[in-house]
Amino acid sequence: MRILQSKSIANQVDEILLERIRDGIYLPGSRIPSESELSDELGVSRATVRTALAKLAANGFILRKQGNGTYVNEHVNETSAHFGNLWDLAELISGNGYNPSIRFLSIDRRPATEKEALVLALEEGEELICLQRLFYADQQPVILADNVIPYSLLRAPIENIDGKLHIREIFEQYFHQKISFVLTDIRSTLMAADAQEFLSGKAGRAILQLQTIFYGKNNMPLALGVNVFDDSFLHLSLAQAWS
Amino acid sequence: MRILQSKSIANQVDEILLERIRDGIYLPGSRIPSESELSDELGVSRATVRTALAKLAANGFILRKQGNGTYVNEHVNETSAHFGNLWDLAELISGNGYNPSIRFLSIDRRPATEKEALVLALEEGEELICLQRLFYADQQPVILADNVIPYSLLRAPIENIDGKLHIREIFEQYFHQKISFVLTDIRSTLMAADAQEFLSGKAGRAILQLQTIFYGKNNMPLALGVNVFDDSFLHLSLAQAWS
DNA sequence: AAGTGGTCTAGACCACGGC
DNA sequence: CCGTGGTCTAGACCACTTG
Repeated sequence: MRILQSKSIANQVDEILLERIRDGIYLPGSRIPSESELSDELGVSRATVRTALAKLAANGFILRKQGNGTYVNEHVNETSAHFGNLWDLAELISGNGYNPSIRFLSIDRRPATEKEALVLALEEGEELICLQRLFYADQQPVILADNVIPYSLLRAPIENIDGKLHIREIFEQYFHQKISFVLTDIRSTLMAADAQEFLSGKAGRAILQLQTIFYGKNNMPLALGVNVFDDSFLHLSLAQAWS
Repeated sequence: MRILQSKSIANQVDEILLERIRDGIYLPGSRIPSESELSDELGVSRATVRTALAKLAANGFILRKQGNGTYVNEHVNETSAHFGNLWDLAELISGNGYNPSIRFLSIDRRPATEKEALVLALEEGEELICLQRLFYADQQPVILADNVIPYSLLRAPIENIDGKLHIREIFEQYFHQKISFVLTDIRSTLMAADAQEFLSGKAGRAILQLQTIFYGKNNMPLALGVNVFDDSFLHLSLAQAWS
């Protein structure tokens, strides 16, 4: 086992175990080594192993049975999203078994609407940056992603922005802001004409919409995100351990 | 502080802190006592306090800042659902600010369709119990909840089933089964005629559908659940700490 | 009875933020 | 510099399942 100092030991254990599950070293439905065996093998304390196992269990990869053992969940491959990652669209796509890629559609500036100003704690009419991107699953366009960010937060020339980056990187590189938490509203809507332009599918069809508010340190709202996709193609499924 | 032996100390600490947030002892946006102070005050180890704080942070109630302190999330009241609880419809309703109640609509028996048999690992045509319930927010019907369970699992007279119980209790009391994990698919659909009969609203409107598969020990599928609701009335919003 | 996961403790050191 | 949260350890005891 190779210990890097960049990541926590618990996260490394987590990755090692996940790799073993993906590689079939630990087969679906089978029992994996006990906590003590793992802590011996990997040379870390049992508490550290437990931290990693807790994360795997929370995301449904493993099932823990007191007095019996820890088992690989047979239904790992039926989940597409994981807790703490609902906003990660690339992971949602790969969780559905496709290869994700991003196309940068456009970047614009316009005044905030009343509603946007309210949520972002701005004056109505303050300038916003509008970032529109399209996520692909293999070669198929599947998610239309819109983000609006107050122009006043920008810390770099607007032309520099690389629209293919993860939203986290965009905030760090061009806005010098760290996102501390997000609030996501899951909505059901009808496919609108503008979305239909990019996403193959009939207008009027029911689709999923993830409305996200990003907050920085000190609770300041940083940005809004609206992601729409056809859930008959891209499933949003979550595994949850029954506490 | 009153320590009961029925619940873990960490869970009790969790509840105490949550109560203080709800009661306004810890105000939104304000800093709460440090881990050491809490462990001193409550007479438990710092590790135990951390377990409780981690759960609160995962559900967005608090924000933790290294080198600074722990703060009550100002946006606590804007979330309606919590991780590990997506299936708890009563909590979803109360999270939206309403008083939840359940009306037992019907219980029936019918053969399984091909698709149901596949997911539940049954022979096609095996008998299912169909449980239909309606969840109210205050006096308004908001969620239509359908559950199907293999009849062969029933361990008590079908007439005894109390349709107002939590699905967890129903499984334990009448089927002698413990649910170990659930797989939830979040879908967008159009309001169908049968749902419209119970839920006020226009047919053809886009609504949310939670499709749940319940699994017991040893990975056996126990039941299917389909819950539909109008997300313009009942919001499904989740807070997530940005790890 | 033996082995598993579940809980808790006491103590240590580190990384970060503010003074 | 100090206090905060973040990480890790070693060891203990409990609750549960299985043989």
